[in-house]
Amino acid sequence: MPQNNAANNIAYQSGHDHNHCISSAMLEAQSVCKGNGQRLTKIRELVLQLIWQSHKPLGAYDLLPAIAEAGFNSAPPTVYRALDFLQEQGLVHRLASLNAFIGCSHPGEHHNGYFLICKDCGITVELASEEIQQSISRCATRQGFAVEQENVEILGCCTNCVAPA
Amino acid sequence: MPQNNAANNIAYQSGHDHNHCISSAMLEAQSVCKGNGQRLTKIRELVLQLIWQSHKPLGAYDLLPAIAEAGFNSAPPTVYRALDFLQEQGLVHRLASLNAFIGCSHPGEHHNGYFLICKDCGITVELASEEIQQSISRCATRQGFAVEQENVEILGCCTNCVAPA
DNA sequence: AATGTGAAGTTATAATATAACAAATTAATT
DNA sequence: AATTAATTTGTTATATTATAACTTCACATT
Repeated sequence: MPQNNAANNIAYQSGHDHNHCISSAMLEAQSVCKGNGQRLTKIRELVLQLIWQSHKPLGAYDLLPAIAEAGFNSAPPTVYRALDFLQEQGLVHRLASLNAFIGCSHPGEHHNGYFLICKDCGITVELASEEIQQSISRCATRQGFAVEQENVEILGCCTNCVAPA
Repeated sequence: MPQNNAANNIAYQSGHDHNHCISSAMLEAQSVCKGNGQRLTKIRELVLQLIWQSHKPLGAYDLLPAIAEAGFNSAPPTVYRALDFLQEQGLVHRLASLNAFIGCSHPGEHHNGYFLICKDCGITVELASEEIQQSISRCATRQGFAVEQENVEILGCCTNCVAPA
């Protein structure tokens, strides 16, 4: 019986082992922070865990109740600070079209995240497509434009919601 | 002396004739609305004109003072209603990463807008790249994902700001 | 003119995000 | 260990963006 992991088993596939996603994300976070000489404090760790509850993007304010329950201050700056930190470390992405946040599926790697957001179930998958990257790069270069940050959020219907089992 | 027009002379080129942009955008708007059986009222027309002041995305609240000066009610719903209408008609795009709005460069055509946003001067160019469209489409299809709406906002540095004259 | 529909006016408030400063914790230095 | 410096968190207040809900108005058709 093959072991599931994030690389070979994306969010909306049936055998998806989400516990593995969470634990590997938390481990990676430790290592990324250590590598960057940054501290993954309790609050930051908690916020990352909350974000990784699912593959559905969550709003900052959605996290506040759980932060309060864990005994921390739950005013907005608490969560925004943690989210800002996690974004700087490349552990979390913000989806501008949703005002929401999602765990990064391949932190550490230098990459652009392209997102497929299912409008029905909310599950969002991050791609790291060379093909998209290159087509954007070519179009930009043609205009003399130097790309610094790519924001690609594709809304639609995931395979499960297109053709429910 | 060749005549400038929106098609052959994009926003950050030196000979850019912006008056032409504005007048052609307003004419197109009339025709699009007529075609859709919709009314381009005074406020809607004004908001579209304000949006077309420049090729820099503007926030909804940036428009309110001018709306007030023109003698209209300038509470937020006024501008949001007009912007919603203009988006529905395909005359204006919202840039989620900026919470801002920009005139559509090729209304009428059925297209996806991909945006190059200069972080220095703010000038934003809309592309309708087949190449980007196809690479997104291929990646999505590979995941069984049915694309409905594409949100591609590329932040960087335009040709003028990369190498100022 | 009466009626119905869509648009605009108006008030209030929701949702998202940040500023600014104080207190506490951690790390580095003595 | 005590002192200092730096970072993190707590706290209050407020900015920014956007929408809900209801009223009034304009105008299009009957």
